Amino acid sequence: MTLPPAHPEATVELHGSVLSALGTAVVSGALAAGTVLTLEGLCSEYAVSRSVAREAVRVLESMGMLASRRRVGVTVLPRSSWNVFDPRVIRWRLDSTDRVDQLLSLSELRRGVEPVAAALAALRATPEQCRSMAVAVSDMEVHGRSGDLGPYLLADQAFHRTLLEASGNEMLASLGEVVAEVLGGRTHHGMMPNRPNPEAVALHDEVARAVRLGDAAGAERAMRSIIDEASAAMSELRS
Amino acid sequence: MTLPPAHPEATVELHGSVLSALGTAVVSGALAAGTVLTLEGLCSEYAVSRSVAREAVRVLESMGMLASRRRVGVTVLPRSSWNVFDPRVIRWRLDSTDRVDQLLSLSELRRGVEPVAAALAALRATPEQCRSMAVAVSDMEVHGRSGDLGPYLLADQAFHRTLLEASGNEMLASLGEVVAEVLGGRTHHGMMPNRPNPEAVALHDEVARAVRLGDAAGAERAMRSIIDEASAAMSELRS
DNA sequence: AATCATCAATAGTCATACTTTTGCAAGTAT
DNA sequence: ATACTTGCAAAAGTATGACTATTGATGATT
Repeated sequence: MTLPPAHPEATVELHGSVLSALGTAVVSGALAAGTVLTLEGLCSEYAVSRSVAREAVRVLESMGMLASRRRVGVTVLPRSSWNVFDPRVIRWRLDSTDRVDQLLSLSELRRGVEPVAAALAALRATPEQCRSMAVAVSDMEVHGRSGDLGPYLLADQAFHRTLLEASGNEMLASLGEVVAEVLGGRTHHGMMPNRPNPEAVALHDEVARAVRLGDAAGAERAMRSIIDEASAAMSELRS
Repeated sequence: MTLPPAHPEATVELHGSVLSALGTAVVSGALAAGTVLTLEGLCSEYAVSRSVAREAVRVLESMGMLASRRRVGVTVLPRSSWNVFDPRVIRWRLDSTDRVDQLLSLSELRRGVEPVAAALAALRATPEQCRSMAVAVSDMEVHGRSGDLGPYLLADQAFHRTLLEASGNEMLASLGEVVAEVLGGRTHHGMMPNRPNPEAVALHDEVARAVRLGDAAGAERAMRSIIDEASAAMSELRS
């Protein structure tokens, strides 16, 4: 019975903890861009050996968050050079004071990505995927009516994840997790109406149907409406 | 006079060369998913010390290409777990037999991302950015008319990069490089007409104008036309 | 004032020893 | 025969120290 860890991040390895500590510090701004560290400093700060510190720095370097130069040390890089699509960077930003900015960026991205994914899904979705989406819509409807935001969220996430996967484009598919986090962030930070809009559910159903029927243009249009509805709902809540 | 290296990848550090060798091997399929390596094996294969091998493995692991487990070794992961937005992964794939697939994925992504970026740019572009785009359009027109594909490409890339940057969304902006590679790949692999379509240039101009005027919907529409024109031109060439 | 040589700080690399986890196999009991 | 321990050994993880190479800065020389 060997299950992989549920959260790959919940690592017990030293390396991983230094990595996330450092990464979090950079993302949060606790280590401002331009700050210069030394490997030795990191060793003593985190009480680890050079090997561990070096590996963490290497990984952060590969994410564009640090740069290591001889005779200088380890420099913290500005946000403009981060790999902003790296799932870890996204998670760290969502967990930091940067959360609102990150959610905004992601929402704008979604507006572009999801309609295209819907159109592609209409051409490529497997019967299995169509079924998953139908189930998700049904669940959204039931839990939306009863106002169970938790289960509603799960169904919503499943819907979008499946749709992105059904696009048959691995890059779009890989945004499934991220979109799920956006949806989660929205409900967990009071940016959702207490009772989901039935209109939204209907639109999800429309997307699912269009995908089933192979109607790319229709799927794309309906998905665009979903996102417009979502931003409208959010700005309405704010007022 | 200290210039940073032109290509950060043209690294002289041992670490980097092992990294790119291994990464290339995985992307190309020379190391199939499921293959199990050992650190010691890597050390002798690349004639480097464990530190260097470990750091390379760590980075690849952070890109979802390898997984390291005690008592097992280093396992090559399937494409589905790669960080497909990592610039290095994209470059490696573009340099491998995977090139066509990668270009296709990216084109589909563009279709989603660029129209949204255009709409946002209409709301946020600085005068400076508007000017850059105007210059790019002018250059495209001149070099398009004379059939100089090289300079035309450069102007085209500058246009799209500027537009994505002008979206004011760091995630969209970070796709600038990638889009530029798509454009480059298109001309470098004979997927461009010998003489760029004047229609295409006109559409770029339309985007630039709409952005200047703050016409988000117009910019989005025109940008969508650009991409449709491009795919139409490509499929026409193929026939 | 500009150029050059020297120095020292710091990351990069290597080798080695030790620790920890964990798959596997042999053995044992049910 | 099956299931359950037990122990072993393989492999990564960590720590340390020594040595190399690069490079910014300092100070001397022109």
